[in-house]
Amino acid sequence: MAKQPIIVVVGPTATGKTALAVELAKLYNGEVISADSMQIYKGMDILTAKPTEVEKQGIRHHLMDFLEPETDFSVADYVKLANIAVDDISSRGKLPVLAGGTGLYINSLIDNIKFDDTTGDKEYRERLLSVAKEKGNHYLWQRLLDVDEKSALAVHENNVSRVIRALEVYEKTGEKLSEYKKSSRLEESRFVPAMIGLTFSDRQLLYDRINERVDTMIADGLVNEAKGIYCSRNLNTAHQAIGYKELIPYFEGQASLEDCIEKIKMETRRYAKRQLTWFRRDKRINWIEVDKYKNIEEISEKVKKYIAICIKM
RNA sequence: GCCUCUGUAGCUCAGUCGGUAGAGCAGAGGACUGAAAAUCCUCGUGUCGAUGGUUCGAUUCCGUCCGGAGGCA
Repeated sequence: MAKQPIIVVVGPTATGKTALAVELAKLYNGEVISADSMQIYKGMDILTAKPTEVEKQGIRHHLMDFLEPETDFSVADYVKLANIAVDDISSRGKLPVLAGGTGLYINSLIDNIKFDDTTGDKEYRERLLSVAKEKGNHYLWQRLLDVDEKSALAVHENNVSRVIRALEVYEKTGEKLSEYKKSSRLEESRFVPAMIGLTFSDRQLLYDRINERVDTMIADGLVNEAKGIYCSRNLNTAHQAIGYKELIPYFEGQASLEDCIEKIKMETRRYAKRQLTWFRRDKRINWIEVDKYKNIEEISEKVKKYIAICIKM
């Protein structure tokens, strides 16, 4: 069976991935699949910089704006749904354009990582978390060392959530996480990806852009949007969103709005840095420094040549 | 004008009873398979405000000057 071509637009936040994805979808008769762990949720529109109907320009977007913020979500869920979306798009003779900033989701999908049907056990995790609090991180890590040495050596003892996850895998399946990882990569990927990475030639330019964008979000009503979520609460995955959690001290009278906005900017900059670290190691990515182009048309013109090399239409 | 305090890393500040200095934050680099906008690891040279003096040696002590804060007039 022929492999599935897919255009993939990655990069740190605030570089214009959304706009380029729409542009490319228009060019190639495509539909966009969002690869963003926060845009999956309904509401949180300003917070996650979701494209408006105007910005979507009639292009259909998948895996965006479909889950209640109270719902838990994970990579495994994402890969399952994204594969379904790909099949759906391709069955209608269209090209999938994957775009987003959640590196783990993107790589898991295009590298065809296999996940089994077990789900995360919240109670178990909380129990182990309190063990770590009582007896120390090292104690918990030692427990992992006893059952799965390889995984233990691959993770730092202070990275408690990773230690817990590895223990959870062993507990639930009887299999070591290190073994499980190996077997999850056995099947060859079904995709031929054309990967485009958006970035700036200078880190400061990226940071300036981020700071500006946060100011715009505030002007657009971010505080009210966050307050709405804050009042309804019961968030799980969604409570991690930058721009929401930094405003909580303000809602609770612990900090000034100004300080919280600065915090949002800082956390967004750090997030962008982590995204760069993640994507930089993927040598398949063709990087575009967006500040060197006048507009989106120039960028897509440039990118077309690269796509032609990767994907034969 | 006088008195007191103060000037050390991008920021907030320690410190050196005289042998050229260190924390937190910021920042940089990295890891990453079911919470990933999460989680975690590593990384600290800077005319110690300027200038003169004492000294083998001054960021440290003394003088002068410049900047900042407060008090008295």
